[in-house]
Amino acid sequence: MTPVATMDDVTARASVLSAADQVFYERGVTGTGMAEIRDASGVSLRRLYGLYPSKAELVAAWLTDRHRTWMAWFEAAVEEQSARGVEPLLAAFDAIAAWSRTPGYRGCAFLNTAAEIVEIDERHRAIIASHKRDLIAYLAGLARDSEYRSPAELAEMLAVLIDGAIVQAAVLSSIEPVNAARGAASQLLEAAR
Amino acid sequence: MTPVATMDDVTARASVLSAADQVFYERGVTGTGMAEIRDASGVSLRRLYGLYPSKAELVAAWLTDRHRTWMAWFEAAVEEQSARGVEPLLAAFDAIAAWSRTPGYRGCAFLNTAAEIVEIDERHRAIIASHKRDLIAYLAGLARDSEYRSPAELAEMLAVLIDGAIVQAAVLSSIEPVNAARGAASQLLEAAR
DNA sequence: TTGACATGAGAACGATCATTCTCTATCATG
DNA sequence: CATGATAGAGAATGATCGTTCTCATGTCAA
Repeated sequence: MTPVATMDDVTARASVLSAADQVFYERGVTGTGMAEIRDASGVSLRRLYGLYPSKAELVAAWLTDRHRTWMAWFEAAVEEQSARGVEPLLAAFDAIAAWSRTPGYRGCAFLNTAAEIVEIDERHRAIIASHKRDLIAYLAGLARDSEYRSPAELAEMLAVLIDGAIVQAAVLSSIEPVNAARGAASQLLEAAR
Repeated sequence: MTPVATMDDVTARASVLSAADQVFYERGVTGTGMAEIRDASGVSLRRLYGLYPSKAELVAAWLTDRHRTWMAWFEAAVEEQSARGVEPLLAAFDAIAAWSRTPGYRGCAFLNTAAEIVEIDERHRAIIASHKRDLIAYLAGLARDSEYRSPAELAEMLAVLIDGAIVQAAVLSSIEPVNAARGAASQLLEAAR
């Protein structure tokens, strides 16, 4: 029943999502065809459509997956710096700074996708919005842990700074916006201590 | 030599740019075809390609034009509020707030275009980057006029807040990020006075 | 009027894309 | 071995898009 020489579905899905993450982020969702996903994943078009019945479904699966992996990376980066004594809410900006320096950096996959897809699956927009809300919630948790005043409002401000830094770093190909954001965050934290 | 019953080139170009501004912003650059520009402008495809030899040229002309009109709108909005006694650098956030409430708001056309166009005309990227730099320069001018400390650094911080507010307001369909950005800006201004 | 030319409407072309279909080879099981 | 289900490779389909071409129309200069 299950073929032996070929990947099982779980492996195939993982391979497709990993390929999608590279190619969707690098070239955009509308800029990459299903054939490129096939080439990058080694999963045939036929199987691809067996696993995900349409490109929109694949995009939704990718966004969901990327939300998980990005948040995990971000939280790990924050915790690593915190362990070295850096204020956690400032460590967030160090994580963004490091990310923005990586080759192939193209800003936030969620914001890029939102900008690209106009006649959107409502599902896509919902995933993107909840990604942003989850990020704000995580920051609010950090603010509460560090016992800042008005942690919810503080988290919203820092989230705006983070997204602004992410997009400006991409458009200007510069780290300056991240540095500026970190400086601003530092002042806001001091005032809220 | 020049036909009478049809628009002259100047009028045709203005009509095309106005149509492009509506449709490119609303549906994205890659999401709108030249036929839609023709329908919205009343300029035939043939003439369209006579005026702009390719879609990429038209996009570049649109970005250049939008830079002019957006900056003019922004500066006028800031000055109007300033005339009523609002701190100019805070009035900037009021302008963004009002904009984000308009129907059809889709965030920053330049950031959206940068996210969309991956294999970009270097020209497009240059126009987008210079738009952001001009915005920062304008803010720095305001900061200098109001005699804040470190006006250049302050302007960079405020620009990050503005872009963060613009994109989050679009993705979350909410004014909250703009309010948060304005609150953060207010604190930064107070500290730099 | 005549001829040269620019124009608009829209067909045509060549490319790309999402999606489906065909054909053939493979493999587990009877 | 025979059978039947499944998979991969890639062609086919139908749509859309940027760009060019055709052709009939209307305009200007002489």
